[in-house]
Amino acid sequence: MQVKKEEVKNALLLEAEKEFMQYGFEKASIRRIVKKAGTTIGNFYNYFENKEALFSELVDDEYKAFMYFVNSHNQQGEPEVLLDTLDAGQLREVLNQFVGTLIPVFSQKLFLLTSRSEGTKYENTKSIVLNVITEHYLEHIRELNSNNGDNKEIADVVGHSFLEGLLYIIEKYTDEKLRQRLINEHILFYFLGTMAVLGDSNREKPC
Amino acid sequence: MQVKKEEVKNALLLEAEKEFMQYGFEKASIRRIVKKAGTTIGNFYNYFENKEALFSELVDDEYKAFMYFVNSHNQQGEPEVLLDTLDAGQLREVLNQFVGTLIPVFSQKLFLLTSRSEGTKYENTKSIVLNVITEHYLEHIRELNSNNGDNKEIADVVGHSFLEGLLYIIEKYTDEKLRQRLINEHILFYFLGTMAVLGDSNREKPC
Amino acid sequence: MQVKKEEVKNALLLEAEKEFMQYGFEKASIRRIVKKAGTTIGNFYNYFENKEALFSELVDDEYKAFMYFVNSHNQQGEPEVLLDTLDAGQLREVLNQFVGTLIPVFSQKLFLLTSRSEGTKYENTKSIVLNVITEHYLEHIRELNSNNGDNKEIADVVGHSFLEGLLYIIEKYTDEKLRQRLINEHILFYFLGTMAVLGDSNREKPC
Amino acid sequence: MQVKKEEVKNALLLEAEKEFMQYGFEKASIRRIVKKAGTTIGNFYNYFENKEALFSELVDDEYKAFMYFVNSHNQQGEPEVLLDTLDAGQLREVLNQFVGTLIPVFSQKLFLLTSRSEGTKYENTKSIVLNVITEHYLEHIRELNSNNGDNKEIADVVGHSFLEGLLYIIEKYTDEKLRQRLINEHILFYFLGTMAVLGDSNREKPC
DNA sequence: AATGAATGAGGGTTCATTCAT
DNA sequence: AATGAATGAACCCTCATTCAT
Repeated sequence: MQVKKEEVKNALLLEAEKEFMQYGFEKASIRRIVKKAGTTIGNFYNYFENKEALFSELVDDEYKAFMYFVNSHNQQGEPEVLLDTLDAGQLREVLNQFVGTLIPVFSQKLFLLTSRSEGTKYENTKSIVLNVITEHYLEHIRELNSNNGDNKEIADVVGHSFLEGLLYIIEKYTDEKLRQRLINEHILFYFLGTMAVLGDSNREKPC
Repeated sequence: MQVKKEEVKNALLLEAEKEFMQYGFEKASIRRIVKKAGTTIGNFYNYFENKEALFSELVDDEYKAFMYFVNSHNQQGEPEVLLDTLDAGQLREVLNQFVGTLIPVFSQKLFLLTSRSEGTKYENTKSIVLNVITEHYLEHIRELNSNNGDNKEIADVVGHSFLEGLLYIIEKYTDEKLRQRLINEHILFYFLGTMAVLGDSNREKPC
Repeated sequence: MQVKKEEVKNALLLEAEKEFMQYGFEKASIRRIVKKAGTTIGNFYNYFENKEALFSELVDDEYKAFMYFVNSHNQQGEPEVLLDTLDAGQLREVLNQFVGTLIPVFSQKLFLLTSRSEGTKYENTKSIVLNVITEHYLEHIRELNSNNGDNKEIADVVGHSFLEGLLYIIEKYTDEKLRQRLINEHILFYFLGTMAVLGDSNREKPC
Repeated sequence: MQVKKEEVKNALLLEAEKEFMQYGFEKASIRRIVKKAGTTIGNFYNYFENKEALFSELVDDEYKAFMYFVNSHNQQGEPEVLLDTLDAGQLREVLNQFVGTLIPVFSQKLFLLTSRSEGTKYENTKSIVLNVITEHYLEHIRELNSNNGDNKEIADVVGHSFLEGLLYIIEKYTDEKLRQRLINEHILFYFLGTMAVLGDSNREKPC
C-alpha cells in the first residue's frame, strides 16, 4: 500500500501550494491538504516538521533568490537606455529583453511570499519589496525633479500600485508568454506614467 | 446597571471595524471584539444575529451607495474636460473638484468591502469593482485606439493596480486632505500613463 | 440544563487535583478531567485560561504562603529550647506545639507544588525547598561541629530524605491528627539522628 | 553499510537509559532515542519488541538480582555486630565493609526500576522495596521495643525517607567512592536515628 | 539489518453560536 | 439588556507501532 516517497511529498507540496494560494498561510488547513493529497495527518509529519516548514519548503529558494536579486539589482540598476527615449515602441523592445532576464524572479512563489505569508517568518517580504521599489522610484524622480519635498507618500502609493499589479499578473496569468507581455506593459505603463506626471515641467517639448 | 443600547452597539461596531480591518472577516474573533467593547459574548447576540450580520451592518450602506454610484456613474461619466488637455497642472485642478465629490465614496468602509470581506456575501465586491473599472478603461481606450483586439488582460491589470492603489490610500492615509491629494495624484497618474502608452500613435504632436 | 457556575468550577478543580496528584501536570489529561467533572472541553476554557492556569489556581496561594513562610522562617528560626535537651519525650512536646503552627503549610497542595509540577512555572519549588532545608541543616551542624569541610553532599542527602519523608506524609496521610503526629516523629527522628551522628565527638556524656 | 548488530543495540540501550532517566518511561520518546542513537524507528523494532521490552532489557536483570537479594537478605540479615555499639566511628567501619558488598545492588538501574518505571510492569517495585524495608525496620524495633502498637505508619515514613535518600544518592552521585561514603553515612544516620528515638526508654545509660 | 512511510488516537486549544438565567 | 455556561467541531501537532521495501 506504500507509495514512493517522492510521490507523496510532491502531492503534498502541490496541494499545499494550492491551499496556501487560496486561503493564505493561517487559514490553510493541514487536514484539507493531506486529504486532497491522499494521505493522513500523521504521515504529513513524516515529510514536514510543521506547517511553517511546509510553507518554507515552497518558498524559501525563491525568497533567497529574490533577496539576492534585490540586493544586486540595487547596485547594478536598469538599462540606461530607458532614459533616452519616451517612445513607447522603442521602450517596449528594450524592456522586453530586460524583463526576459527577470522572469524566473516573477514566479507564483513570489506571490505566496508577499501575499499569502501572513503568520510566517516571511510575512514582511511585501513591505521589504515595497520599500525597495519606493526607494528606487524616489531616486529616479529626484534625478528629474528638484522639489522632492512631499513626494514620499506618492512614491509609497505608486510603488504599492505597481507591486500589486505585478503580483496580480503573477497570480492570475500563468501562461509564460502572456505573463511576460503583461509585465512589460505594466512596467512601461509606470515608466511613461511617471514621465508624464513629472515631465511637463522638466522637459522641453523639442519639436 | 444597564447601559444605553446605542452605546453598546456603537462600541461593538467600533471595535468590530478595527478587528475586521486588522484581521479580515474570517480571522476576526468575536471574543476579542466583545472584550474590547466592554461587553459579553451573550450580549453581542442581542445586537447582531451573527458575525456576518455584524459585518453587514458595518458595510451594507456603503455597499448600496457604492453600487448606486457605480451604476449612475456608468451613465453619467466623468468630466469631458479631462479629454481636452494633457497638461498635468490643469488636470489636477479639474480632478480636484471631481474627486472632491467622490470623497464620501472612498471611505474606509470601501476597504472593508473589497479587501476584508472574504467569507461574507460581499466577498465578490472587489471583482465587481474591478470589472467596472476595467470596462470603463476599455471604453476609453477604444475611443482612442482602433486596434483593441487584445487589450482585455492589460485593462485587467491596469484596473487592478489602480484599484489596489486607491484602496491602499483609503486604508493607510486617514487624514482627509492628504488622502484627497493622493487620490488626485493617483488618478492623474493613471490618466496620463494611459495617454502616454496609447498616445504616441494617436495624437499629433501639435507643435 | 445549566448548573451553577461554582459547582462546575469546583468539580473541575476537584477532579483536576486528583488527576494532577495521580499523573503529574504533564501526563494529566484535560479530556479526562472534564469527563470526570461532567462537562466538556469547550466549557473548560470558560473557566480556565489553559492547563497551567488550572494548576496555578490549585497551588498558587499555597505557593505564596509557603514562600512567605520560608522567608520569614529563615529570620525567625525554630524554638531555642530544642537545643537544650536530647530527651525524646521532652522534644516531642516542644515539637508538637511548633509543628502545630505549621500544619497549614504542610497541605496536599505543597505536594502538588513540589512533586507534581514538572512542566509548570512551579517546577523548581522542590529544589528551592531543598536548598532552604540544606542550608538550614548546614548552619546547625556548623554550630556543633568545627570540621565541616565535606558535609555538603551529606547535607544534600539528609535534606532530600527529610523532605521526601515530609512530602510522603502529606501525600498519603490525610487524617489531620495522624499527619501531625507523623510529622512530629519525622522531625524528631532527623533531629536526634543528626545529634547522634555528630554528637559522639562533640558532647560530653555527662553521667 | 551495515553496522554490527551489537553496536546498534548498545547505542539504543545507552540512549534509552538516559532518556528514561530524564523523562521516565511514559514521557520518554522512542523517536528521540533512535535519533540520539543514530538509527531509525523502523530499525528499533528489529531490536526490541516495543517500548516496554526496551525498558525491560535495561532493568530486568537488576530486578531479578534485587529480588533475589531481598529474599536472601531477609533470611540472612545484617551484621550482628551492628547491635553491639552505638559509637559512630566503629559503626562506620563495619558498615563500610557491609555496604561494599551491596554496591552492585545500588546501581542506577535500581533508580530506573523504582522511580522511572511508571507505566511498566515494574511500576510496583518501589512499593515492594518499601514494604521490605518497612518490615525489616519493624522487626528491629520490635526487638528493642515492646509497645509496637502504632508504629506501622512511622515505619512506613522512615522506610520511605530512607529509600528516597538512597535512590537520590544513586541518581545524583555517580562517583563510586563518594557514593559509597554517602550510602554509609545514610545508613548510619538511620541506624543512629532509630536508636536515638527508641533508645531513651530501652537502654541504660551505662556510665 | 535497515529504512521510513503509514496509521489513527490522543494531546492542548480556539471558535461561533445557543440558551438558561 | 445582560451574563457567561455549554456545546462540538476544528485547529496544529506528537505518539507508539506496523509493515512494505
